[in-house]
Amino acid sequence: MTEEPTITTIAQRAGVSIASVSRVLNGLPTRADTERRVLDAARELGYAPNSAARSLKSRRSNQVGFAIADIGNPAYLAMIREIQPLIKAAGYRLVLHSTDTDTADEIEVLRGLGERYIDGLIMVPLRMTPEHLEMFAAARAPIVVIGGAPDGTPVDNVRTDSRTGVRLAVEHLHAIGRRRIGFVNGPTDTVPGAARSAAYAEALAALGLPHDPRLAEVGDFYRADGARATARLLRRAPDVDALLCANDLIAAGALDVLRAAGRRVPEDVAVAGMDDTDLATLTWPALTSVSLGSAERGRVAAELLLDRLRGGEGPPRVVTVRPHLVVRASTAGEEAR
Amino acid sequence: MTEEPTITTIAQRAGVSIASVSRVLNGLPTRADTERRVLDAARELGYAPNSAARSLKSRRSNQVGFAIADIGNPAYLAMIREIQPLIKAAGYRLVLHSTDTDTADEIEVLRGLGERYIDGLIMVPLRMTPEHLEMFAAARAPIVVIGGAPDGTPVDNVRTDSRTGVRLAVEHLHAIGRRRIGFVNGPTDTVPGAARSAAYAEALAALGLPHDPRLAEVGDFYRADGARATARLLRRAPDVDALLCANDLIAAGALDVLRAAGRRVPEDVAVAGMDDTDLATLTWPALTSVSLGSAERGRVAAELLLDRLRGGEGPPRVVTVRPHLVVRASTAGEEAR
DNA sequence: TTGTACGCGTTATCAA
DNA sequence: TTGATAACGCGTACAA
Repeated sequence: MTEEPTITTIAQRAGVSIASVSRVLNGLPTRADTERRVLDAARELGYAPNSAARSLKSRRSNQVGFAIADIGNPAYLAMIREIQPLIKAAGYRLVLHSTDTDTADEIEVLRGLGERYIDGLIMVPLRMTPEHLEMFAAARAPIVVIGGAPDGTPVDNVRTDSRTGVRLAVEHLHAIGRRRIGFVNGPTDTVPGAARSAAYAEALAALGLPHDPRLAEVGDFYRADGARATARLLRRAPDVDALLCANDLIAAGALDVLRAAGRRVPEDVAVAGMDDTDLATLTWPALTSVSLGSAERGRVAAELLLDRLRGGEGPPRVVTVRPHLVVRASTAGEEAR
Repeated sequence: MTEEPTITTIAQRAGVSIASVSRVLNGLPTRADTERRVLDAARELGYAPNSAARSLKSRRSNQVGFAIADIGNPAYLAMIREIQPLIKAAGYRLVLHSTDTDTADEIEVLRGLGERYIDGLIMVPLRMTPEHLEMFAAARAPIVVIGGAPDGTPVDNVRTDSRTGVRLAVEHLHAIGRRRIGFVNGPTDTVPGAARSAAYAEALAALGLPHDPRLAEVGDFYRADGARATARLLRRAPDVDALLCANDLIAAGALDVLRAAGRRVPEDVAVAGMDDTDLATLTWPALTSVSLGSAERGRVAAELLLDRLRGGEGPPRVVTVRPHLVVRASTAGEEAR
């Protein structure tokens, strides 16, 4: 009981060979008598197959990795909630990598693929460096990237159309009569930050609104940063009458600052977030937010990866999830509750 | 490049034995010339050590498990945020198990310890069955349980004093003049549910308040359940003037219902939650909440486990984290903002 | 139907 | 300093 039982232990106890033990445990045809004795011995010893030995032999780890910058971000959380059960139902364990917005860390995870401790990887890279692309090309296990990857990247890719997402929000703010529409973004050297920044400028232009640089601020993707960036923006452009925030956390920070500054939401300043996370229905007023289909992207990513793990062949696939705007009180007044 | 490089591949390429390769890669003293050739070959081949083979030999997986009922619960999330970096810094990977409030699933995770794919486990059991205790006793790897475990349970245990926590909240509500203090709990057959239920009754008694069964409701630990339970409670006891909720999610649901019912918070009904999660500062009014030190419990659990993994001996340890009340606007009016 | 023996990729022991 | 070789625990040809 104190020593870890192996098939050898069982074989001795049952008086058979290890081959018979292995056969019984793997459900291969065996004489009923032998089977009984093996199963009894296994149960009595509390046997569990050693996963390292099994992996070494089978060349499969039965593990899947999920790499994100920060577990605290509710958008990633929505993904995990979809991914975890799918992965588990398929017989895999989930190894969670939090890379701390650190590109080197992400590369490290990719390098880890070579150690074969995971059979596949879902990754949400914050930045996309040449090194990423190299590692993708050299990877010896299937990878699914969530987020915009350059065309031709040799991995399955689940993206959203954040350009359309931003446009939907800006058009909505314009439609409710706002003309001084500010934008509080995350770092513009990140994949989502860059995309949203460009989309904002484009949307303004399409509506014939001037692109006033005072209306655009950059912070990090967190609440406190959003608050600070909003405060700066308010100082520089006091006449702002609407704020689009690059995610819901930033929007929460914006609400904090606006409230402290005595600006009413949405009457004085309408506020919209992005990602449509759980946060959006917790704030007051509830937050209008662009859904980028986080949950769906997670689900699709898991499905794509599982397909590859089942042997699915073919060229890299790109799935684009359509964004949609969820209007709530922060841009629509009481009646929208 | 297409075949997975092993030390054998390297040995051939460098013209040395696999023993030398292993020595070089493990930093054992080697002649400079040999070392160079091995390292060059390894780099050129893109070698990465096979973790299964390594685990088989070393009897260590370099992985740690974290098992919780639901990743969506922000209290667990606070734990992961502490655990992940500590585990990672110590050279371990984190395997995430979401057990879906399913006891059988939890047992399955414990059984998995025998497969040796994790070197240790941190678990937050929702219920504590005899089977749990059996598995704990038989476990061949260190386990840390977060949450109340019976005395004598042969695992390290990080608990909180939810009895004191509930008392702090009830006393606070009493101190601000409330006398009809309701309680919206989670399932009473769970560890936290049972503890909080008993503590609530006890706290009322200590204050000389009658225990009116109409004031206690039970739902599940989620927002929608909290809302439904609160609605039932309001119907049965319309004169309730304060609500203690067993966690912040439930409290968020309570706020939803109270607002819809036209009850002002805190003027008509004061509301307090438990766990003091991120939610508490997002709601309006901001939520008074009993901090049960989720982050700290996660941190301590990780430290205890890592100590065991480093060979730390000794009897099971019990660490109790002190709760404290964080007063916000939902029980204190505007001035508390 | 069962047992022997080999290999998966590493580490570690023992001679040379 | 180096090389041959034996484990680690399991699955599976192949032979009996």
